Amino acid sequence: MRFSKQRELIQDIVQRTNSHPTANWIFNKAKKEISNISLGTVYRNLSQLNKDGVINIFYDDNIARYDWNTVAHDHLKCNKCGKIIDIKLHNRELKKEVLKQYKFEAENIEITISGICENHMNFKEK
Amino acid sequence: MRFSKQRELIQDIVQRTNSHPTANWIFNKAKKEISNISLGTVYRNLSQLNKDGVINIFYDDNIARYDWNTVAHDHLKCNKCGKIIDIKLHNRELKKEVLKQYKFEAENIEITISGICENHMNFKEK
DNA sequence: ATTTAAATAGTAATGATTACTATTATTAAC
DNA sequence: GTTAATAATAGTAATCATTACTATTTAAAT
Ligand SMILES: [Mn+2]
Ligand SMILES: [Mn+2]
Ligand SMILES: [Zn+2]
Ligand SMILES: [Zn+2]
Repeated sequence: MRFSKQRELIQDIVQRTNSHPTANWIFNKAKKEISNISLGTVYRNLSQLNKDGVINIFYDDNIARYDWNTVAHDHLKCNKCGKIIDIKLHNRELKKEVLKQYKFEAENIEITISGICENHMNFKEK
Repeated sequence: MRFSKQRELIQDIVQRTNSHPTANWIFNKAKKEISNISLGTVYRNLSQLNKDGVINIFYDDNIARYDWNTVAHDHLKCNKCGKIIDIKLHNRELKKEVLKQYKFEAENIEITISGICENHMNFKEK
């Protein structure tokens, strides 16, 4: 894989945010640096970076989101503001459990918890 | 909401399978009974049945799947044959944990574990 | 500097889902 | 049973995210 300034920029943009951005968000950011960058280029490089293990992809409802954090982790999704927060749950036991109970060889565990984040709590609850 | 034979059929189709079908799969099944049923009708009724709590929707990668099982549960997804299996994990503690650790009021927990189902294991592993 | 092919920009195509609209069918009132 | 009101439908068009295509550009090896 040879160098391209487009791919470098796209990787930078993903790695500089915690917002779990969509392809379109990344595209708009990228246009500020390379005004004629193509959306196809963004998608192609995001897939490529994912294949190379540089970034992660997951799906929020029916749209793809990109994550610089390649270490296994889980997500909290706020139903009010849409924010997606990284969390680490202790699910070391889960793989063993599903192997034992369901004879299923787990490779990837994806946990998304939706609800209401602390920004929307009133004083009483705080 | 008034009666329609289309909605009744759609609900029946979802409730008679464990396959977590897509809208298109349901549409094709429905056409065998009502040959001129419209795909829009299928989508509209699936949304409606979901709003009324009769069925559940979740997203497998970027496409919607419908589930007769409205009780909270989790899924195993086989990367070889695509089968999606219902499981029940004991995550009663999770809501408390995220409230305590992250001040996040959990409403819905979605766990999908991908890997290899028992159909693909060889004799040694069995 | 020349050559080779990977990567790109721009655009077209696809697939899932939603929106629109004239027509049909359910249901309640008479 | 007939009528009236309007929810639901079929058929079609539009939208949105993503992928495919292709002529041109560009990285980088010789
Ligand atoms: Mn994350
Ligand atoms: Mn299920
Ligand atoms: Zn929030
Ligand atoms: Zn399988």
